[in-house]
Amino acid sequence: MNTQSQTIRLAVIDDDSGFVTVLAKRTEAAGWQQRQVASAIPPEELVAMKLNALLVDPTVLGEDGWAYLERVCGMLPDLGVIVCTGRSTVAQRVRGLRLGVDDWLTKPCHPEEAMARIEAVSRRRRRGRPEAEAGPLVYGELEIRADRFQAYVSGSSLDLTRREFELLQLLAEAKGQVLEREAIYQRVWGYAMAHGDRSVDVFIRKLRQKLEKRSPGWNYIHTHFGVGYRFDPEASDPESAGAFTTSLHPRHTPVTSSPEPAATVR
Amino acid sequence: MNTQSQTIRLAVIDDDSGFVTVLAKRTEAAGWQQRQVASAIPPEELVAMKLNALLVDPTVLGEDGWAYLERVCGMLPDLGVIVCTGRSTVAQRVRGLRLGVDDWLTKPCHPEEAMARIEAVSRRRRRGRPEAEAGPLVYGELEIRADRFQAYVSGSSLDLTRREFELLQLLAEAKGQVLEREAIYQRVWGYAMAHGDRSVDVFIRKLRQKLEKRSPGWNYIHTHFGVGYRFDPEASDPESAGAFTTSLHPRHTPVTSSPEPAATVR
DNA sequence: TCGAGCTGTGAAAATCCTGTGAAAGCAGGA
DNA sequence: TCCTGCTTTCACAGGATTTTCACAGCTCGA
Repeated sequence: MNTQSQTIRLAVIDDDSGFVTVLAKRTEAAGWQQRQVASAIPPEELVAMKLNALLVDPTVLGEDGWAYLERVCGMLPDLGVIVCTGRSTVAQRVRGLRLGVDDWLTKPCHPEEAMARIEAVSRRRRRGRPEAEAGPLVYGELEIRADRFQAYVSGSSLDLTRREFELLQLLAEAKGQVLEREAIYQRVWGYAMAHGDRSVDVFIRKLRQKLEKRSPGWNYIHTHFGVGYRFDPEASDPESAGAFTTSLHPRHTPVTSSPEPAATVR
Repeated sequence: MNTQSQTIRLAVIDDDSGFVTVLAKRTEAAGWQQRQVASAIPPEELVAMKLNALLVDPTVLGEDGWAYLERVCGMLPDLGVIVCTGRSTVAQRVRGLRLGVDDWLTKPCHPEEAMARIEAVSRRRRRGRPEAEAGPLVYGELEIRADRFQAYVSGSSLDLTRREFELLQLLAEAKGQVLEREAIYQRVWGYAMAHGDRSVDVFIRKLRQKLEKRSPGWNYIHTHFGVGYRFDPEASDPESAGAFTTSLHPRHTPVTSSPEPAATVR
């Protein structure tokens, strides 16, 4: 639902280093991914970047600026293209917009406004094509399909409910990171966790049960005592792994400070 | 690039009669349908107009301008909203754009540029809509004919009403994907679904009834509890019991036309 | 080793969601 | 104007899901 706050992948084609730097600072603060690219980068490379938006000053494009813009807009209909340049005539702006450019702003231009316009354009683009979701994510034997709100192991569904799925998806997207309960609750339930609420634990159990049932021999969700949970697929094969992935830790050297601070990983 | 030239339905909320008149002349020449509306028109009426774009000068909205814009943008996510007004601060523009406004231009403004920007904003929805669809779409025993706004099973019509047809078509085009109610409503009804609205469910039932009547032995629409619906034709015959379509549900009484309450697939 | 504090678990209770039938509201045609 | 077919709204029942609870098992620092 939240059309905003999504992280935006932006490429900038501009040689106005002052503007670019200021903008980069702000976009970074906002959690966007910004990349500065040279002038004549072929559209194919833009495709590979999986961008949401492209900010371009056509003066650095030289003679073939119009042709380049047209090619980019034609090849990447899902890309938001924003021109940001100095003085221009109405005719130029109209030509650009008719070519496929989504917005045209004039320098000097406040970086905050540039960002707001980039957001607006990306928002619109996204709405136009709600499908085209990313492909299924695969972790170990597990396959998470966002387009079906479901996870599968070798083709068979885990029968996750909506909450279970969202929790799993959240954990998996943060693969390797420990997520605190409060953070998990906040993002899956959408509001702050009440003190003493055990919902997260309960759903973790349900997930583990369903994962174990369909994918035994793998550990996906690890508990970090006093902290939260971490998703990381591990084959927990008794024979192949031998000693140290088994649940009962043989020893954890309580004498010296163990390298792992307070993380009894299960 | 001729995605344009499509006629655009535009509403204008502005009392600058000079600008409005000039714009009207040009849009008419371009074959658009333009309508001048009074200030405080409720969003519901905008819905009924089936607009592509709305051009508004917030100074005629008075105090509640921001709230009005927010409401309109929230209710009609597919509507292109362009603000066109006199002097404004960066902060105002940013606020508007973040609220959901798609473009913000400053008067005095050349009508040609205004039109180009309106086109740019409306461009989104008409991509990949080659009305002359390739041929009828066939799913299982079902045949969907976009050219007739109707679906058939072995030649006989399902007698779908317009809404029923649009719903079925939407689901079928997204075959395999789960669509959330809000998304369905948004795309079939054209505006945001009110909280608690059950229209989608009711129409799903009607579709299921008509599908069952003409094509018994097939399940087309699957419910995803807490999420929405998914279209996927499945022969629901006892023998064809595929491995992964029917999860672990024992498939109660496959005898005859057991009024099977629409298999709740998660 | 002990105990306070956390986490895992099973099940009951509370809540939410969907299917459904029917009535009410609407729009267009006779 | 009335009729007719379509759409929206309503209320209820039966399930499915989520939340809550009490207790058992673990972890970690003292």
